[in-house]
Amino acid sequence: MLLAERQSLILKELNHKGRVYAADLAQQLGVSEDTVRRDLNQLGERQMLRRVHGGALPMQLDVPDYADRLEVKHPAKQKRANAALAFIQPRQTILLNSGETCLYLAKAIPRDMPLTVVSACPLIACELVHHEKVEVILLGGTFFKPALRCVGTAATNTLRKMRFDSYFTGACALHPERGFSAKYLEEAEIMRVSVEQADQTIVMGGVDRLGLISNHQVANVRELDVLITDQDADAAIVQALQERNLQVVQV
Amino acid sequence: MLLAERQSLILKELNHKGRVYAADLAQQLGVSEDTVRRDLNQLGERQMLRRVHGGALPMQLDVPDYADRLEVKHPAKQKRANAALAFIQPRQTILLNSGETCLYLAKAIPRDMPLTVVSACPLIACELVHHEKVEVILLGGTFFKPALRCVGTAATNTLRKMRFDSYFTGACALHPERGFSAKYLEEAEIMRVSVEQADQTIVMGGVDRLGLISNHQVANVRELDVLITDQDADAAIVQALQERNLQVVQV
DNA sequence: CCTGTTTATGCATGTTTTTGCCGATTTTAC
DNA sequence: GTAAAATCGGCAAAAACATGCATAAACAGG
Repeated sequence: MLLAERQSLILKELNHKGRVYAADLAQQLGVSEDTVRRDLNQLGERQMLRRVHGGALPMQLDVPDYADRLEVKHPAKQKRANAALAFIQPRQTILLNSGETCLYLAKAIPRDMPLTVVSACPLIACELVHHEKVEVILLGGTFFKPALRCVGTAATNTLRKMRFDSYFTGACALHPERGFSAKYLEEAEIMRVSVEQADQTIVMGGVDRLGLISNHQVANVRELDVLITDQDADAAIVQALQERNLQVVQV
Repeated sequence: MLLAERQSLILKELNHKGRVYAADLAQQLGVSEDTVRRDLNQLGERQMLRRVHGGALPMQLDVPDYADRLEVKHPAKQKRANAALAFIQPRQTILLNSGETCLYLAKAIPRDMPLTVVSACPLIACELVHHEKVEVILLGGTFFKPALRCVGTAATNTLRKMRFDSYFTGACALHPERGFSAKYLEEAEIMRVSVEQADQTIVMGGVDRLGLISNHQVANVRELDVLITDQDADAAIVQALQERNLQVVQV
């Protein structure tokens, strides 16, 4: 094994695991610990990694774990996100809306699942940094802070040029007759296009969002495909939605 | 588990929960309480947290100045970022590269300064969420994880349609004769356009980046305007850069 | 092809760092 | 005031480390 090749492997391992131990590397690479240490020191000098006692850590600044602090707060959202995972197949191209539930979904994606994820939410991009197999495409534009996402013609125009296997979104408001609606005009605009460009739309929303109507219409129920909601959702509403051809999953 | 890694986790936990107990941490991290105490004491000495009997609290609790709250993992980068602030005037439109120093700069922007910030780095967008007066425009495209930024034609095309008062960037490598260069091709591409579209380019880089040459040329020294570096930068290199019309600020 | 030089590697040496434990001391809570 | 918890200091074992040295391979240049 060549020196450069070995150092390359070390960096790869580091990138993959987020940390490497000198002793482990020595065994894995079939060289002495001294050699590994020399490699690590060299890579450290070249700013390719952060050398620490016992091994090395990545150079790159650690991405703050925005979703972690929410974890305990909303187990229900977590549950719905996990259920949504079932609608993702390897190698698909999916579109993720912004919002807490979508953030949970991004976080829940298995680290070894090859996937293309498109989103207008920078938080989701940050969350997917450590998913090696996930290619992330970020929709740019004006950063609309109330929804933590990009909006505007730049984003919608890019969207119109793409097709998605699935569009995942949280539910601002979902009403059997008045359909799916959102709070902000800017957001509704881009969500409308999102629904159009995706083969199927999967809405994740708690019982508190069902039967609601918000400011701006996004789509009617027949344009949606799946709703993931709680066990204790109002049976009448669920039935009304099912009659409009919406598959309802209760977790 | 590496020491640095463990301390990092402690800080993260502290950040999320707002307080940590030595006993809990010991159990959580699978080390003895003595080790945790040593970690806490070290982090305390490094001003990363406030050590108290039984555990630790975040630094900012009795530091009213909100700006002091950032983790100062790299005081030198922080210093350079603060110096760069002097080159920003209210109501300007500035372009921020990705990288840790730029992240510090974004954080250091006064909360009441009206500004338009453009960046291809989602982290920077996230950091600016709470800057009410700052309008953020995110450049979309393929998310290039090694540099934590978006790259590709989408981003460069958007860039070409804009003008900026200033472009701020960290220094991968700056050499008097060979100019400013970057590690990745994708990154160099977009940085080149960035320099072109901005009235002035301000480079922030430690002494360890001066005199280096990296893989992909971005600009020659005469295309740059300001370098912010350390006091102990190599005098010969500094002079060579100044002779090429680069204003050098040493902090 | 031969020879001197550089480079990469492993080993032996002694040193430093990290860590857990123990007993003594301080702080906290009741 | 007392008991429990937390802390401090020192100590020792294990791990990680730096250093010098020897060997072998790769290289350069006649």
